[in-house]
Amino acid sequence: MLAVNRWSAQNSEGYEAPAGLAVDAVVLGVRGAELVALVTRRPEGACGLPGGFVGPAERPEETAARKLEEKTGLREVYLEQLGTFADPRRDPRGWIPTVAYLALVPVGTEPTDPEASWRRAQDPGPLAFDHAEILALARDRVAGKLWWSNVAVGILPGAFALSEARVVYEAIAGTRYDPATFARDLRATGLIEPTGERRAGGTGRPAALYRFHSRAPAWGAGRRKRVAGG
Amino acid sequence: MLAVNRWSAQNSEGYEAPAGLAVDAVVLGVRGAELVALVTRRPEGACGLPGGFVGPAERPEETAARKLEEKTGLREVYLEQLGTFADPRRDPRGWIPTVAYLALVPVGTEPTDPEASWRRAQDPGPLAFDHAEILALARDRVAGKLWWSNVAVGILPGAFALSEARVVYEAIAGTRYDPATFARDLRATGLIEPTGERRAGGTGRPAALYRFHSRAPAWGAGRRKRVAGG
DNA sequence: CTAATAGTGTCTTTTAGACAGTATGTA
DNA sequence: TACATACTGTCTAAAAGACACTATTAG
Repeated sequence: MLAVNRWSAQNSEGYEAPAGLAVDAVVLGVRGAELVALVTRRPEGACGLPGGFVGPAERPEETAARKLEEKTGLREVYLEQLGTFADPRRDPRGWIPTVAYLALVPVGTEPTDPEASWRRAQDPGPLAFDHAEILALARDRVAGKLWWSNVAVGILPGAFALSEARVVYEAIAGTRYDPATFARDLRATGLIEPTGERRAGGTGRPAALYRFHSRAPAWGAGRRKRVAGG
Repeated sequence: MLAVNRWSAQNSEGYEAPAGLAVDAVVLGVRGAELVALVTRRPEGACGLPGGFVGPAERPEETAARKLEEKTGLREVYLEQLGTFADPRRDPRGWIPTVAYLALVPVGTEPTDPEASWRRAQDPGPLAFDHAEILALARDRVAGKLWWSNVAVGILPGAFALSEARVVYEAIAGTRYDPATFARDLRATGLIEPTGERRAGGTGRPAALYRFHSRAPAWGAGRRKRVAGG
């Protein structure tokens, strides 16, 4: 490890302050039948999560959305805070807390930035800093709420066949579902509704198309244990 | 609202930096049959969550633990990060992101700081800044993992009767459980084990005592949907 | 004995997993 | 026609809610 000149900062009251506030985003998508994460080559040469510094008048989710548009060209992606990593020793440049975000992008998204590429979310290879830990947190988070919320909205297009949804759910959960049971259970969440249309082309019987009732974050019907009001 | 001199900070690269990094803790306990949160009187006079500034060589969870010891005298409390609130306008003093924590303290804990007191976690009255929002997040978080993890470790003593556990679970979930079903389901999580002892004193048949198999954070048996490796 | 709390057993409903069999398209 | 994918129906097992009944203490 090289010796580094650490950045520092002082506030107007005379106390030491963080040298900056960063964001990092775990951008997840599905390619084929696999959950993939976006990684980008960093100035030092190592690979890491896309991220950057938060401006003084910016909310960190705005920073995350801005960086995401630079890497993928997408606006309006699903974005959710994962947590903050603020060990003063996590970044050799100085005291730089980072707010980590989970972002979900639609099937078929390709990076616009040539330095960015997809990696398998399991087994992404070596990543800079604590980024492997952040990625693991993102995987757990999205799998954990998969059947309880409409998170999959972030990855599925506006109208989708149940078989397409199944591929996405299988990739996120890392398992296989029986098609019939999957359809029954996804409908039972109350989160989706039929569009009335059918998918054209392809072999076999055309599939009925569905959409999420709401594209805004929402919770499904399932509750394992009774809770007040629920 | 008074005009305030906003604090500012600049880093050694010449860019504006956060004026400080704060932590706030939602300290939850159970008093009687009710979930309660610790609030403290702030310098301005309003009530808010206990919190403070993170030092330059400190991890924010250390700051949270330090503040908690000041308010309650407790070390070794359950502590979990909730998330970060970093809107640059959230604090009138300046650009001060805050990392929010959830802390759980044992039944019977009383504040040692005379400025601190318990409030009902539902309906805590007016709170400073965005603290009501942070408290709501904490309630959802602890209720959400109640039956999936051993979070209740943070509130229950080392050895407890199932009826004591039930009161705590009911307070957190905000509902009532059938005693028999509760006992069956809590045992089924695989998280607790009998100590072999029975509770002395009190009226009625003495209750067998249980402990959590591990006091470290752990997940229970329940999984609504099959997931790889699970 | 009664009152009070602890604990057991069992019935019913709901949910999830598995899978046989039918429907509807293309080549 | 064969073949591929979409969809329906049903059986089984596990989990959750409800509740009757038994057990053990204090007075």
